[in-house]
Amino acid sequence: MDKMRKRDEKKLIALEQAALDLVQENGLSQLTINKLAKRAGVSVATAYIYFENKADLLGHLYQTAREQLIDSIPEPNEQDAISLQFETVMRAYAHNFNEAPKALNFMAALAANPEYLPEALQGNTTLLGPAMLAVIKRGYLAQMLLTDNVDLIIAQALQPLQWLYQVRAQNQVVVASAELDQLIAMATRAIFKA
Amino acid sequence: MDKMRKRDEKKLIALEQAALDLVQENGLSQLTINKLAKRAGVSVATAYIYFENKADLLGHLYQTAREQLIDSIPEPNEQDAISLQFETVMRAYAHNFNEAPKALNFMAALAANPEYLPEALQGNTTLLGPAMLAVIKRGYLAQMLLTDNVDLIIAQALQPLQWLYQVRAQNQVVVASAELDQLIAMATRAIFKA
Amino acid sequence: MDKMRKRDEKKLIALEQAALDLVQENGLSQLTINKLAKRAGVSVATAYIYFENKADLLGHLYQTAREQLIDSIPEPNEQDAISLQFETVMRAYAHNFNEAPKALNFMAALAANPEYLPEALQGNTTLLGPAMLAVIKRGYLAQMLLTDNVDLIIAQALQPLQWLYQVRAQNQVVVASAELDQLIAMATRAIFKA
Amino acid sequence: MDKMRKRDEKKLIALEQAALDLVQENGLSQLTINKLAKRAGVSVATAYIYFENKADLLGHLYQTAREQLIDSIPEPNEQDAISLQFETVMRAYAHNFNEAPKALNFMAALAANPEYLPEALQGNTTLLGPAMLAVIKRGYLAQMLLTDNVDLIIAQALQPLQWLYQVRAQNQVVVASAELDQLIAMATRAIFKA
DNA sequence: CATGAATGAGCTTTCATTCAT
DNA sequence: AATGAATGAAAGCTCATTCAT
Repeated sequence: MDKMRKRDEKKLIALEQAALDLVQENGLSQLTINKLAKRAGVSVATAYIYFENKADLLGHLYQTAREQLIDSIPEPNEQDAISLQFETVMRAYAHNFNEAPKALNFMAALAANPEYLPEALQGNTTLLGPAMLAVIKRGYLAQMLLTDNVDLIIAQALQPLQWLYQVRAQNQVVVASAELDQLIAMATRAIFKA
Repeated sequence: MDKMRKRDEKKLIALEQAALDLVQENGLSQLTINKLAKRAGVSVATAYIYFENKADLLGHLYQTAREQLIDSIPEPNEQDAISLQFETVMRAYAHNFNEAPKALNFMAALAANPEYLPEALQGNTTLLGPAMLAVIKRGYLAQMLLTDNVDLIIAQALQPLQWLYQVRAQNQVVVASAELDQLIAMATRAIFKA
Repeated sequence: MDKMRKRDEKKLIALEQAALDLVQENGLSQLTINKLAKRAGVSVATAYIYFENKADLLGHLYQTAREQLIDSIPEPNEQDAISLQFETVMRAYAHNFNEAPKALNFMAALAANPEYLPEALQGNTTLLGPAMLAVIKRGYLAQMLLTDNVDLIIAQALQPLQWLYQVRAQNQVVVASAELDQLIAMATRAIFKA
Repeated sequence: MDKMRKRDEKKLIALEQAALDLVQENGLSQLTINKLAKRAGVSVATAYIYFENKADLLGHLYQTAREQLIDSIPEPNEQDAISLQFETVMRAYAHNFNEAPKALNFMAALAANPEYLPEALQGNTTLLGPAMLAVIKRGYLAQMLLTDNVDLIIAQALQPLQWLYQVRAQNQVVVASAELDQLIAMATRAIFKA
């Protein structure tokens, strides 16, 4: 039993890694099950043991990437000042985006082409995760936010961050530490009251 | 000669419209030359008279969309205050995004999947156009900007705007006038010195 | 225009002939689009210009076979005695079955596996055609039939005929003229009053 | 040993039942080893312990169905009148067809697609079993039959019976007792001298 | 210039069968 | 004996592109 499970894990991880690599290299539209299987070192039919179809496969990988990048971020310490909490979460996003640029690219590609995903997931493409949501709620309750419109907060905080990291990864340029500082400062000015 | 040109124009416009419609309806990945030609009411072979291949076709349509949405924006009046100029250009972007949501969607889809475009265009997917570039230059010279890092300015001004309009178009919800006001206010706080 | 239509016809006929041959040789379950196209000398994709999918293709060929074997039979002369009319139609069936054994085999194979056919056709697998139907009606009105149950008449007249011709074709044995005479005599005894 | 045999029997019966069900539900062409094993609650590999390959498996199930429907019929009492013996056997067929419509359907499907069966069985698809064969022999010796051509007798007696029961099972309509009486009467008229 | 027909290459998916345990 | 995982081969189907007219 254990051995079987181990094999599962290996194949799954191989498929996952191959998918991230291929999308990074050639774009989502070039990701086919054949290429994926070949790259992962498994047979095409094997992929269909683990996943129902291509959409299901992409959906799972998408969820994994999303979890790694977003859902894994812990809620910040409630004792800290709200703006510090915001900064902490922003830095956590940035850290994740920086560590896993392929996952970031993969997630972004699927968010821009939701028709690849199973219908159940097509509406679930926001960058907002539980940690940032908590911060926003706290900021709202403390009346420190300029707006209660969550879309606008995402637009001025998470979207810029994601866009910057993705553009830079595409061009293989790093985001300098000072740039991140500045982006967070700008986002903070944008969404918090003076 | 005139007749021919007119025919050209008609077919081109038909192809363009069909492409925008189909991408809106089914996503970029579902856009095939056969479907495109059928929808446009021309033969597949005709498309290959006007364009070398699919990438070339998409490239041209992409340029057209980009022009309509971005390059058409006039440079603002140099006499106005810089922040007013910024607001003016932001409102022009917003106006265009609002008027041509399909073009916006088309442009964004291609920006997220540059592998569809001819190589020559693959680096040219920024939202920055001449009008906004002029404003940034002026603001920089007047030392009114918090940063001289253009990427950060795009990240905090144009990206949020585009994202908001695109998300709303996808969900068929309009961007309220007050929302636009607020987004511009937030972007202004983000990039201009206090 | 004419030339195009001619090409159509040629390809269609080639596909049709190839389908009959392949089913005859290897059975319906071995009939694949690839083999069919190869045998017909066209590309796979070409088959999909003429037909929507495999079921549609089989449906059309099935209809063609059915027409050739059944629907083409003329209604017999109303002046003749009913039993003579019956014999005439039975002989017409027999003649067709004899002339087009591949079509007979093809039709029978599909009737036994209606899941291959488009849903619209799945209920339409009877041997009864307009000619025999007319005879049955006339016999009924003249009160010469032992039963008004059409199923029973088919069971005792057309099914035996078809079965005999098909079994013989499979074993490459001809139906002797005397056998046909006898079968018709037996069927006549079965369905007509003494 | 006994345990094993019992397990064998259980698995075999499960496979058999699953095959009948699946063919009934989706047609023979949709019957795959994977689906069969899943439905029977055994592993695919297990099926290959009991049977050499798919044809062998189908062959065995076919034989079982055939036995249940045909070979199990006892020879009728030689003291009875021949036509009564004939009727008795016909009623036995009818009874079996009625009791086991799935087996009937399964047998008919394979008879129409012998390419699924092992070559050794491909010629063995007649409805004629020992009981009816005995009756025919006796009728022949007693010179009561219109013909000594066995094919014609099958064509006018067993084929109609099978066809009627199968069509009715497909349409989920029962064969009324009066219908059966009439069919036997017609078949009797067809094959016996007046 | 314009076209519908045609196609090689490649797609997603499934199959009968075997392997490792 | 029994199994779930694995797979090469092949299925149905579609695509970007070209050809004949």
